[in-house]
Amino acid sequence: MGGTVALVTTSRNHRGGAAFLLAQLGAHAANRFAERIGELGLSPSDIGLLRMIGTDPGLSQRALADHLGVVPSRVTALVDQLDRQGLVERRRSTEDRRNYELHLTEEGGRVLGRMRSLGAAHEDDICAALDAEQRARLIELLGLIVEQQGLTAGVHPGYRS
Amino acid sequence: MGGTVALVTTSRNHRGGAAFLLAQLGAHAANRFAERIGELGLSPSDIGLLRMIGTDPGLSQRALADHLGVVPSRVTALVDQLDRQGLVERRRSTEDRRNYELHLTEEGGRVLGRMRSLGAAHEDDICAALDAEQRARLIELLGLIVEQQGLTAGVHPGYRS
DNA sequence: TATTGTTATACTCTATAACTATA
DNA sequence: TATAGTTATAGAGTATAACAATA
Repeated sequence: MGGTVALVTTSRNHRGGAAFLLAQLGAHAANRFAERIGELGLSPSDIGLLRMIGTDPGLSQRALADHLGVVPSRVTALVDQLDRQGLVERRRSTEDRRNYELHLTEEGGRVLGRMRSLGAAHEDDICAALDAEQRARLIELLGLIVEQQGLTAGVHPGYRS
Repeated sequence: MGGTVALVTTSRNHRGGAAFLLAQLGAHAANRFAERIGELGLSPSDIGLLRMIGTDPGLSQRALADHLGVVPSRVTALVDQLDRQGLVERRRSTEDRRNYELHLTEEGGRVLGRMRSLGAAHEDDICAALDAEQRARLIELLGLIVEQQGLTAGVHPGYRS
């Protein structure tokens, strides 16, 4: 559980511009969600794996590494962990015995479901200040930026360059 | 320069809700800014220190640690670095010789100025998809969330819990 | 030879605790 | 005894490179 040195805005605005607010709120949202899923015994790194395996069962560790932009050795360690927790299962492929086919266990499926519930609660928590119209407007504006900045829809690079 | 495992949204929305978009864009904005200031020889951790010392010259390392929510030993290391770079100067306090008074050097002031210019360019980059009215609207909505979530104006906790 | 996955290693970041000096 | 700051140490997270099995 590390802390990180805080950043501070310029002196001109008392709250900073949009870029600063995005960084501040993005960190806050990510930290709060990490807390929530921590209660499920999961770390932020596990989220992407679990979701991708749930969405695309049978995919290989290599495919996972490529999709997530992570090095294969890292996937080994993360899958090891989820395997030990009984959430993910490695099945040696019969077609090409070099690679595994990754599947959620029953328990893994349940945990993924709980993770999604937590995600919905999290969304409500973060947006508590906004009414439905404001929420939609915010999502619209953020979507414009995501698109223009060329970010992959639905994937984010984590919190290091 | 690490990477971090990506997260992925739920399958319901192709882009995720506001909380996910905030985390995604926040990480993106922070990473892009880190790249920019990297060209100045600074790391993200240096930003807050430099800004605070520029805003409140003469403050102690202890005060800095408190404001930024960081442990004193960490401030020692960070100030060491900025000191070696010739950006910050430690002056032993004459009133209480246990503590230092931190000041920017001339070069430190220049670097802080350049950092602010980069911040403005960064703001324009991140908001390139939006016109002036949309930008204002976004800042307004984000401000509402910041306030309701009880975040300190102008400070963010970095990217670890 | 090329590819999947693993292991061994090293590096970065950060916190904790013990320590020095000043008060 | 209490406080400012430093040093030494340890742990988490992640990348790189060498390696084994399979193709």
